[in-house]
Amino acid sequence: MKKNSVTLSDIARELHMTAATVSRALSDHPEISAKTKAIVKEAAQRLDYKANRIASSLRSGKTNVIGVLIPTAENAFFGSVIHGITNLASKHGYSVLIHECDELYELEVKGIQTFIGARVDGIIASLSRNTLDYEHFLDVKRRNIPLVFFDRVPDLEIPSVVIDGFNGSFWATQHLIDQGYNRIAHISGPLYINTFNDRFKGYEAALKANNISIDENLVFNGNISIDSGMEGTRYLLSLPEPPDAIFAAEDLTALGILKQLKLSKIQVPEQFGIFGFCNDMFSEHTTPSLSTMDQQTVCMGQEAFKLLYQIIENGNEEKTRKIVVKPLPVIRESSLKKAL
Amino acid sequence: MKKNSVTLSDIARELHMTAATVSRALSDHPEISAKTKAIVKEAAQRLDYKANRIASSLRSGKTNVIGVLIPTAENAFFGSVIHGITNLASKHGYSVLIHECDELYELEVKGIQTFIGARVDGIIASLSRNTLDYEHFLDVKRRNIPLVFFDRVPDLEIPSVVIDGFNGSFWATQHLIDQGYNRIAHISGPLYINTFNDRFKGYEAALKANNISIDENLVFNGNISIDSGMEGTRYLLSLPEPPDAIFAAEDLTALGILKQLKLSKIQVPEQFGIFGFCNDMFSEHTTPSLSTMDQQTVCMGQEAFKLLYQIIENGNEEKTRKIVVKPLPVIRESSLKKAL
DNA sequence: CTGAAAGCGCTTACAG
DNA sequence: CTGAAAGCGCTTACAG
Repeated sequence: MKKNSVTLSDIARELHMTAATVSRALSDHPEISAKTKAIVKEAAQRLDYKANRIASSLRSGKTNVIGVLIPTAENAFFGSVIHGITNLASKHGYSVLIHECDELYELEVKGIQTFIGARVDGIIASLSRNTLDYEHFLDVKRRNIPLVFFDRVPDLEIPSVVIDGFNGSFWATQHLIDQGYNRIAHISGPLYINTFNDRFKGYEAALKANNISIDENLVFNGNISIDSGMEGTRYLLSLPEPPDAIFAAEDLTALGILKQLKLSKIQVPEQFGIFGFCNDMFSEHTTPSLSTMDQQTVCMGQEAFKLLYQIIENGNEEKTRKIVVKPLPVIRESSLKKAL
Repeated sequence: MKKNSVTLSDIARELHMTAATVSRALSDHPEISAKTKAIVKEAAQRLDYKANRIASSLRSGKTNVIGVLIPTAENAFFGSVIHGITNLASKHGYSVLIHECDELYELEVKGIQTFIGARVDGIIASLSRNTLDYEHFLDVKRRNIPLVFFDRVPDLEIPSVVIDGFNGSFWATQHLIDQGYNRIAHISGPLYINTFNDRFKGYEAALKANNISIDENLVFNGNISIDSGMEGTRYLLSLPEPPDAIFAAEDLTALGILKQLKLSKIQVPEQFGIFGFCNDMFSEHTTPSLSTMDQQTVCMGQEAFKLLYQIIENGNEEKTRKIVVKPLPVIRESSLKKAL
């Protein structure tokens, strides 16, 4: 195999000095003379030298790489979070190794092992849909690798960044009440996932705060899809006392609700209100457009990186820190029975 | 700094053998006895050993990491391509280092330098919007780092994976003609980007093939946005002889067209046809839904990885290979004047 | 079948 | 201000 990279020693040989000096000059070591630095830098440039970070990582014990574990990249949400992470990471001199789990527990474990093998300086992760065993993450902690969760977080003492689903859902439900809707239903996501559970709780709390008794029949357990929105709506409309508004756990569900209501010839928002959660790409463009809570995805990514960065730099002081990002109400047509 | 990883020598010491033997046993070297392998593997497991890939990369000259350079992650298209890439990469034992350029030339150059420093085994890249200088990519070639472009590719002799924009656009335009639309306009993207230029050419070719003379006034130069779709539509409607259908270079533009036509009280598809390109998330959910060409994004990612993999394994034989992925027509409501 | 030794390309404590 | 030397944790050609 032909050697195709210039090394420190190549430069040193060329300049009749040692690799140590070249290394110091290139990293602006204070004890190296300005003249030497200039000579070395000129030569490095001329020879097209690019430091081998593999070698420096091995020596220094620091890779300047973080691992980001996501359930799937085929989803604007995670793309947007990655955007938030990589941007900041890059500014702070970190590269991002990405691992997608396809929502599979097995691939999640594999990803963590890859990250450990790569000796990443830290990991940012969001749980796959069916992850119930956290042994792989405990392994990460045992190795003292800084770890931060975002969005879908386990019930462990590990720093994390989450959206305030409870208050966001409380707000959305209150908004539907304020708009004059009388019976407000909820189509949930899988309730064993913290994010969806929080939203369900926020919905319930808002009803309670308004002295509305909670009717279990008005809660349909969905699975984050247009279909479950449609199915849930059909179920809710079939009740003896059907609702006149639905707070959906996320926007695909909300879209399904809208589709079913159109099929059932029910006017939105005049006869029926819809409020979603996520602010997906399409929500703005449906007819009528969907009211929803924006998840501040880029912000979540940035906060996750900031938190990880602090832990990497300052050690373990932030062990149980939880950052809660406030969602932003985006009121569009689907919930506006009255004017604002 | 506390040492917190078990190494080969740790295992060797424990078992009274050498690191070389342990290394061979763990990698199933044929000359190692089954018994030794068993002992070593048991110890590795017990001590929770995870090979330091940084060290093995340095020694072997192979990192098993590929770099993926994308203009932005805040875009379902690139998320989906990443999905295609990472999935296959992971199956073949490669990790993915990702670098987002925010559509900025400077960050693109920085990303390439990072990849070179990280000694990635190969690079998959798509050009940022304003990249006109390719020196950083030529540098990659000079270092013999395998390189594959996808979607937005430069005019260089470098393997690439692209969508067949020409034939896709030809098909779409022909479809509008077949549906009985008489004057078909085009709102383009930036024409110096190959993908948008191809689509413009396909549109023209379809008109020619149908003996329709080309009217330059019917081509509006847009910039990939809802706004430019709306603006272009206003312009086209203001013509003495306005069109009755528009082929849009991509779906945001198509959405803008739809919005403007609604404002102008023009019925889609009865009075006016729209055909887009990309099959964005929202296109299915507008009213009426948008006909468009699906870009087969996951497929593109997979093909890009396959091509890169071949080059990594087999050397440079594929230097100028170009893979053309066929887009898939998705006919929805916005172009259906007649039935199908 | 296993060991001893060298080396990948850096960084850095120790000298001078 | 610069050099000589050791070592990060692996892999592998060479011996035996």
